[in-house]
Amino acid sequence: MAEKSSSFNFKKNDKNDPDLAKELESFRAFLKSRGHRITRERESIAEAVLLNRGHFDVDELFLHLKGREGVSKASIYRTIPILIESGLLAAVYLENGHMHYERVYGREHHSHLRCTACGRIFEFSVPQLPVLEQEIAEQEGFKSEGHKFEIWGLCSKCRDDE
Amino acid sequence: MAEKSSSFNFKKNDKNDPDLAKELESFRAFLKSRGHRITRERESIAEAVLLNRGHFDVDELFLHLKGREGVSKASIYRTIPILIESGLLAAVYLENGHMHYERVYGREHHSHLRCTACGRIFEFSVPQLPVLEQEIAEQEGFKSEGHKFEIWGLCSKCRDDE
DNA sequence: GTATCTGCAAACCCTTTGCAATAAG
DNA sequence: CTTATTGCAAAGGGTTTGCAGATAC
Repeated sequence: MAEKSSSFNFKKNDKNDPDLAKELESFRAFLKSRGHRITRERESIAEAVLLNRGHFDVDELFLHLKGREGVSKASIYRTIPILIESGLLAAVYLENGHMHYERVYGREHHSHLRCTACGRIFEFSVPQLPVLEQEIAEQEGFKSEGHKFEIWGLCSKCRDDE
Repeated sequence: MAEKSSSFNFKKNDKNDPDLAKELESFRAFLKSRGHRITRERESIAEAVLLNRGHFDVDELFLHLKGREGVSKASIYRTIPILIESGLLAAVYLENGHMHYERVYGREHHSHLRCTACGRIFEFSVPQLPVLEQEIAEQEGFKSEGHKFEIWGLCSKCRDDE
């Protein structure tokens, strides 16, 4: 419940990152391919998402973009589904009553540990999970599209504070 | 988005189930232990939850209880956290924008397969998951309290309909 | 009798949407 | 020019809350 604006963590001055440029370019291509227009707002949002590390919600994104050339929440809400379709963003439902998102890095998959006391999120990955996903899906006749694994409990810090 | 009232599935005339009586009794004990009062509303809600199979949301619970001696949504919302604390109920966040719940049966753990086309939920269990949960938590210094594993994709039926 | 609990309705919060103005192609 | 997109503000939908009356103990 603590940090509101600080939870939007940027890579430091990485605006010239060649990777960023490439990803933005492919986002533009995606927009075109869907018949969507390339607007300043969509680019701002995509850039913010691409430069972000960690999880964030709409409010944090909104506050982050607030500067001189802000973007309305309506536009953020309207752009998020596009970003998700484009594969740049994923919704991660972190049980706090509303949606949280995170950037998708390539195909690498990770899961979350959530501290029930302080709310912080930690990440980990288990290589077996995608395999397990496939196995179970197959067993049940599913064509699987994804999975989510989350663990909650007390983080090492909050554990001590008790 | 189909069945609204039908998704609340009861065990057939199981109101005399000795297990039910026992569980209700332990819920009453729980209420007392917390200094809460035993009210008709709380008993109705607990009974409905105990007799239910599968997942449901507040609206379904509300509609189910609607009969002669209904319970207001406010009371349902106020009782749910108590039921969760008592260990009878668990929140299962099934990505439909709002909360869904299910009864907790003993300590047995199961996970969900969700069809992204028809929305139906299937269950499965993987004995290794609780072990994995412990291992990962330990690695990260967590004292784990629970986990959730969910897979989504196309169920066998929707797969054919494509 | 007193404090808790209930139902109602209003308040809240996140998200979506209608609409007129703006900007992309 | 034409049509998609934007921002605003209002509407939505689930959940929470203040309050007066009802009820458990």
